[in-house]
Order: sequence, then structure tokens, then C-alpha cells
Amino acid sequence: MEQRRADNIRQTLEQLIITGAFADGERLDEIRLSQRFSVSRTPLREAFQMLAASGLVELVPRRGAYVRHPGIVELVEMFEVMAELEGMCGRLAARRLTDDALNEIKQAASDCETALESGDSDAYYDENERLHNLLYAASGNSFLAAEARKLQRRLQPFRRMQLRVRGRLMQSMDEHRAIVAALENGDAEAAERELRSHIAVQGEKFNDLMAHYNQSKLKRAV
Amino acid sequence: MEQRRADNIRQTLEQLIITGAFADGERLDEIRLSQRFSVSRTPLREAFQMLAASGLVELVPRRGAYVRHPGIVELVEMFEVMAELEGMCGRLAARRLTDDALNEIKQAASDCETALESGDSDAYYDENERLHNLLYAASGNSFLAAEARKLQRRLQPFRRMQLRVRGRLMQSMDEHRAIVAALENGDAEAAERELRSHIAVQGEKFNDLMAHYNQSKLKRAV
DNA sequence: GTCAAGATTTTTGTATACAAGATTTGCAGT
DNA sequence: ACTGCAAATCTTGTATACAAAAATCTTGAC
Repeated sequence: MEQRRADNIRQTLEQLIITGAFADGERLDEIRLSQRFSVSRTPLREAFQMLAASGLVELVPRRGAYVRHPGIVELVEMFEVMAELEGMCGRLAARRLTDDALNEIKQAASDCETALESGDSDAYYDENERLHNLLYAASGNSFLAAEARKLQRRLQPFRRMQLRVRGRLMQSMDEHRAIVAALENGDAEAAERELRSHIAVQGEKFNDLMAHYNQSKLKRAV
Repeated sequence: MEQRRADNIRQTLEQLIITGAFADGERLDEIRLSQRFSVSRTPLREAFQMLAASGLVELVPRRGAYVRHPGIVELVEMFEVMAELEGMCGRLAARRLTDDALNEIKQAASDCETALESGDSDAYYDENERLHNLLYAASGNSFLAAEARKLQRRLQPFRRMQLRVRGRLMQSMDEHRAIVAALENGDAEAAERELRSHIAVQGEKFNDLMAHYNQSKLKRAV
């Protein structure tokens, strides 16, 4: 038996919202959801609080919880901030990196290459995430690392879409090589620049991508 | 009559925690607090969720809510991130700033000077906060602005301590002038650099400050 | 005196009950 | 038919009740 229903509900709802099971602006009905999950409204409401804190839903007093999907504008804004944070991680990591951490990062980058060669974009995605998480930790600033992980988590489904674009995998891998090289040389400026553009590229190209997939992709991904 | 007790309680507790009424690691007793605020445990627990989301308390399953004051290390880390975010705001603002926004910022800077001349450090603090908030908005990235405000809010009491250090007010004002000048010239690089160091200086000097005030200040500020 | 195991008390987590604000429905009047 | 108002209904917010886990206390053996 699970220990805390509120946490499980938060996780489940988070996944449902992120994958698009709920439309933007849709109200999360406490009673229906409590029946659906076979729990009372109490843990549900606690889950709502957590979701509101991470920006996935908006809590309107006396009105209820409404899911808030980021629009194109907000997404681009979030990518812009993510680029800055990752760049910062790179800059700090280049200065503070230990040998062990560098080796771990190299290993993750190499695992990315392996996934790329076998054409497994899901595996590439996982290794890529690991690589970036290692980088955050290598910044030596755990507050920064936590913030970066939070934002990464929120952008997760959109990054994943990016990786499905033709040629993006190869390009991403090239960028990884440049990043690792910069870290190896202790070149803080290069590491920052490479990482920033590695992320910024995703935000900048997002409009194109959305035009291409034309809303349908996200909404179908229920 | 208020509409949502949970919100009021969150605000009150937030203030109490920030001002140091609760020691680091202290458990927030649901029953005692519910008696103190004359409410039931339900809204209290919702307030706990919100406080946990902003990092002021840690929710340990089946154990309760424990207040978490940032240590020196975490504070320095937070200032490091704040410096980056403010620098980013400056860089973007220098590029995207409208005339109206620039005028507002100039006005706020001038109000800072007025407060400085009258030696009113509290008024200076308020105007300073206004100036920075305007800058965040001027970045044209509302997600960034929101993140910056969140972090500013959390660092608020520590920034305030900074301003009480001898000579810091004058120095801060000089930095403001440099920032405004950079924005006026549309010099993104300079704006970023000036803002970053404007904040970084606070983090870097924090160790000294803490040594000077030697823990006592924060704990007395109950 | 110390330690361990079991009983007792607290305390958290969840369900349910109730109060009050928001929304919808129905009806009267034009 | 349409508007305005009031009653009924629904929904949120809060209090209380109850279950289960953690902490504390008691007791007994060594």
C-alpha cells in the first residue's frame, strides 16, 4: 500500500496534464477526480497545491483548479531561461569540474552516441537527460542544479518533440562534443556559449515546429 | 471576513519563518498552530504545501513540516543564480526596452537617490525593489520576470541586511547609475555585466557580513 | 542500571460532514 | 421572446472524525 496518496495523485495528474489529457483551461473537477482515483477530496486538493506551485494548474479562489498549458510565447520564454541556466551550469562546471565528474559526463556523452548509432531516439533522450543532469550537478551550485532540473522537467515533453525533428539528433550530438571539449579544456566561456545555444536553438526553432505539427500532435498525445 | 484562510496562514507563516520566529529544523506543529490561528488543520496543511513549494519548509512524509533556513552555502548559491537572472534581465531589457519603460526605470532610480539623500534606508529599499521589478518586466520575458521576482522575494531579508552595511547604499546607487546608463545606451553587454556584479557583490560579501553579525542578528530578529 | 519488546499516546494522512460562495434554473413581468 | 430576480443546486473551503504510522512510555529481563 502506498504511503501518501496526495503524492501519487500529483504524479499521475502531472503526467496526464503534460501529455495533454486535459485541455488548456479545463477545470479539474474535485468530485469526479476523487471518484476516478477512489480517494477523498482532501489528498486531491493537496495535489492541486503542488501542481499550482509548479505552474501546471492555476488555483482560482472559490472557482477551482484550472489546467494551464504554456502557450508558444511562454514556451519560448521558458527555453530562453533554460538556455541561460544551462549556460551558467557550463560556465561554472568548466571551472569547478572534478576528474570524476568529467569522466561521468564523458561516459554519458558516449552512451548518447551509442543510442544515436542504434537509432533509438528514446534511449538517446534518456542518456541526454542524464548528461544534462550530470552537468547541472557539476556546476557545484546545488540550488542552480535544482532549478535547472525543475525547468528541464517542465520542458521535457517539448524537448522530446524536438528530438524527433529530422537531423536534430545528429546536430545535438555535435553540440555535445563541443560542450565536452570545452569542459575538458576548462574553457568556461566556450562551455557557456555552447550550452546556451544548444538549448536556445530548441526554443528558437519551436515556432517552426509548432507550425509543422500544428497543435494536433500535442492534443493527440493523450 | 477573509475568503481563504489557507492563503492568510501561508502569508503569516512565511513572514514568521523569514523573520526567524522559527529556528532552522523546527517542526511546525499542526495542532498547536491550528489553535494559535484558530483554524482547523485542513487550511494549515494547505499552507504547508505552499511553503514547501517555495522551499521555506520541508515536508517529511509521516513526520511533519520542518522549517528550512538556507545556510551560508545555499545563500551564496542563491545569490549566484540571482546575479545571473538579473544580468539576463539587463541584457534583454537593453535590447527590448521601450521609452516608457526606460522613463519609469529612470524615475525609480531617481526616487532611490531621493531616499538615499534623506538617509532613509527603508525607503531606499522599497524604491530599489521597485526599480528591480521594473527591470524584470522590461526584459520582455514574463517567465523570467516571475522567476526573478520569486527569488528576489526569498532573498529579500538578506538583501535588506546588506543595505545596512556601511557604505553599501552609496555603492549600490553608483551601480544603479551605471545600469541605467547602459540601458539608455542600449548596451546589452554592459547592462548584463553591471547587473550581474550588482547582485554578485551581495553574495560574495555575505560571508563577511555573517561573520560580522555572527548569527545573532538573524536569530534576534524574531 | 541498561536494554528490549510491547502497550500507550501523539501525530500525520485521509474520509466525511457541514458552511458559505458561485452557478444554474425557474418563474414573473414586460 | 427576453430580462431580472430569487430559489435551488452545485462546488469550494473548512471543520471534524477516524485510521494508521511514528514516537513515547512502561515494564520486565538480564
